[in-house]
Amino acid sequence: MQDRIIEGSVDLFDKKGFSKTSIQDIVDSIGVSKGTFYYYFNSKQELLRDIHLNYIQNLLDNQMIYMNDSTLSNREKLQKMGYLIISGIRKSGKSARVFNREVRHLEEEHIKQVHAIRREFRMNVQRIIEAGIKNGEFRSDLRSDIVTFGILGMVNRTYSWYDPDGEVKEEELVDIFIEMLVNGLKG
Amino acid sequence: MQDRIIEGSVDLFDKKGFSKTSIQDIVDSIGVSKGTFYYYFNSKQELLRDIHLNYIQNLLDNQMIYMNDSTLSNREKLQKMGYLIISGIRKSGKSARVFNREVRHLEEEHIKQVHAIRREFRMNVQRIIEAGIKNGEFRSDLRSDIVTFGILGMVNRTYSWYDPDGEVKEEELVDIFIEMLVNGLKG
Amino acid sequence: MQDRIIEGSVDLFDKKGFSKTSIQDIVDSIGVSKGTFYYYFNSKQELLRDIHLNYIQNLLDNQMIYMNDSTLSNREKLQKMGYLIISGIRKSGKSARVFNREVRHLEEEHIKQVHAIRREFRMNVQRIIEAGIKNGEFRSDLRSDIVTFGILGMVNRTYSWYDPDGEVKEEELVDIFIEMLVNGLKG
Amino acid sequence: MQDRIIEGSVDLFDKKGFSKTSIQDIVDSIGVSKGTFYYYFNSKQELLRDIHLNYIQNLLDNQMIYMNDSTLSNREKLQKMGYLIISGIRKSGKSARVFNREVRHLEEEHIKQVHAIRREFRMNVQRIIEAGIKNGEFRSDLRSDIVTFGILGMVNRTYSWYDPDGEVKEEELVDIFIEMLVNGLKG
DNA sequence: GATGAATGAGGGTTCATTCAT
DNA sequence: AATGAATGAACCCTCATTCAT
Repeated sequence: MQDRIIEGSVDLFDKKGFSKTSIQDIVDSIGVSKGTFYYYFNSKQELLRDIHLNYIQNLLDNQMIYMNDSTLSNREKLQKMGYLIISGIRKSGKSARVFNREVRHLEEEHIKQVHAIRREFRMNVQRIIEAGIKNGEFRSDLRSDIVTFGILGMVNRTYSWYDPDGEVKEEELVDIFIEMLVNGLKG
Repeated sequence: MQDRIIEGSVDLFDKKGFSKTSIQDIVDSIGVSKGTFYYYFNSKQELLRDIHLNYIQNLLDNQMIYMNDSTLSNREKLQKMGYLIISGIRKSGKSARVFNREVRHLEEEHIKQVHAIRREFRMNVQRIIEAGIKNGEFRSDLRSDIVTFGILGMVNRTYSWYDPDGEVKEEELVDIFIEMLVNGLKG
Repeated sequence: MQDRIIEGSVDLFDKKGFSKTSIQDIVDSIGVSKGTFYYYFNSKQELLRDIHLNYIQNLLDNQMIYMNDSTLSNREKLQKMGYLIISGIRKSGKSARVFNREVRHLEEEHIKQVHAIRREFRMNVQRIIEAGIKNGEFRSDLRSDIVTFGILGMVNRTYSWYDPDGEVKEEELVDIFIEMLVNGLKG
Repeated sequence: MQDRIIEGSVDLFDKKGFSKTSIQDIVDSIGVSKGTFYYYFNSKQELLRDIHLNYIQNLLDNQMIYMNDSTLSNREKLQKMGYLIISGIRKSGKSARVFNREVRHLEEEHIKQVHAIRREFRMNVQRIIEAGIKNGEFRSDLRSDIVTFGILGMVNRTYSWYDPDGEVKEEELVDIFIEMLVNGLKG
């Protein structure tokens, strides 16, 4: 039941936004009563927090798989990382959009929790950049923190415009990004 | 008075979000009555729309200045464009954040209006990329639309993390981004 | 100006009702400012009262012309009275409808004032009935007060359905009513 | 609860009018909270509509009982019809007054609905008149539609002045009206 | 586990009215 | 004589939450 509620609410949060979605909307969409909702969640806030933690924990878990794979070059790790996020749009685009849009509606404390995990994810990417600099794959004259922010910005924004069923496939999209990032645009 | 209301509300929308900011909050913050608000704006929606149109029109106007400057290379144009957005954070970071976060709260019709202008801005950047490809500044084997989305994602996301009073200055930030984009990360 | 305001407001009260017509609506409709309204009327209430008193006084004045005409039979007086009201629909149907519908929105005190004049009008009709009974024109076995209420109900209700530009002319309408009232429906 | 709300609001609408009665007034009068009101009605409008439809449907149902009674003469049917309305004042005078006064506050669509049923009621009365003309009970030289409007005006207006606990009983009132209508006033 | 009636605080909005100019 | 900015009370309505069953 918890899962049905989460599923239904992610749908609605994606479509109408957190604050415009009422508990009534949610329970109607899955055919249960308001009482049921409050049997499984203490508040609307808590539901949102659960959605966020679910999502980000999953992302972090997947990240770990590649982080520790020593057969991959750092460029390849970046590529995997990008693919991880972008391919996620198809499976969990709604969650991802909700995650990216509705953080602000979390309570102070939960925001911190989510930010900490986000930071962790980002620091892992930054570690890849720094490893690449160390082993000569990447140039050393650009600040690794800024570079990381740049890369993640580029990749994360895809949620707001990318259609996984459009003419550009996920692999191609990631390839273009990584190629541009590593070898540059210059002719 | 219109301006005082806009100013005060941008502050609050930035701090607490559109839906959590009440008209009462807004008028309290500038010391007038609720009636006054409705003397100048027909609805909360209309206020949000005005904020959006103000902001984006200004951005588009500034973009035009560089677009038509034939003394600039395309790399330089990209650089100007990035600086335009990022330096805007200091002056109008609040508006910018509100703009980027609260679009969803606009009514259908206004969303379309804003999207149209946004698209215009993006297409101008794409035109720079394409001009660069044509004159040999940029490589021709990467889709210009995707490249454009990537660059804008990278630059626009700065609103959510960049502190213009931190240790990295606006110029430096843009330099890193453009250098990475044009010459690539590879060592 | 007073008259322009009254005219415009009668229009609107007729169309939308008293409580759904705002002062703003009124002043907009005649192209002046709100301040002007309050220069000429102390309140919305006062405006309504003026409309009512204007209307009813006029009716009462016209009634007097026939009341004191000794060349008319009592049936003829009833006929004149009916024609007075019904022909008024064309000239001042709006006022009449406003008068009949919006009395309840007057303040206690003004309601009494209007009721007094209304009663006066009704008593005059009753006097005609009684005079007719006395001189044998009318039968004496029906309570004159009830008969009066009946006649006035019949005539006054025309405001809610009668179209003076329809196929039945005012004269014909009054003729049917009076003929039915005096000689009855029986075959 | 629905019924308690309707009862309480009919009381208030009768006393103060629809637009001067707030939801707060209604819920205060029956000792529940505002939320409760909106649990049972979607809007103030909807409440008014329900009151109207309840009332008029009931009237129409009762009318049908007499319409199809072939043992009654047409004069007797008219009498029954009048008694139906006038005796209703005691039981449901408030509803009746609300019904007669507040139609204008219904939304376009509901007004049409109510008008249709009203028309149905009126047409039934007209059918009685026409049947009476056909079988010789009533004279044939007066338009049956106008006659019907006249009779209904006479009877319906009683709501605004008739006190069922006054010196004239319902039966007597109806007798006077019908006698006057059928045999006329003439001496 | 699940229901749904009931709550009450708060939100956006309207509007008659005032008053300095 | 006329303006229009400013007020503040009141209004309709929404909604997260509680609780007896």
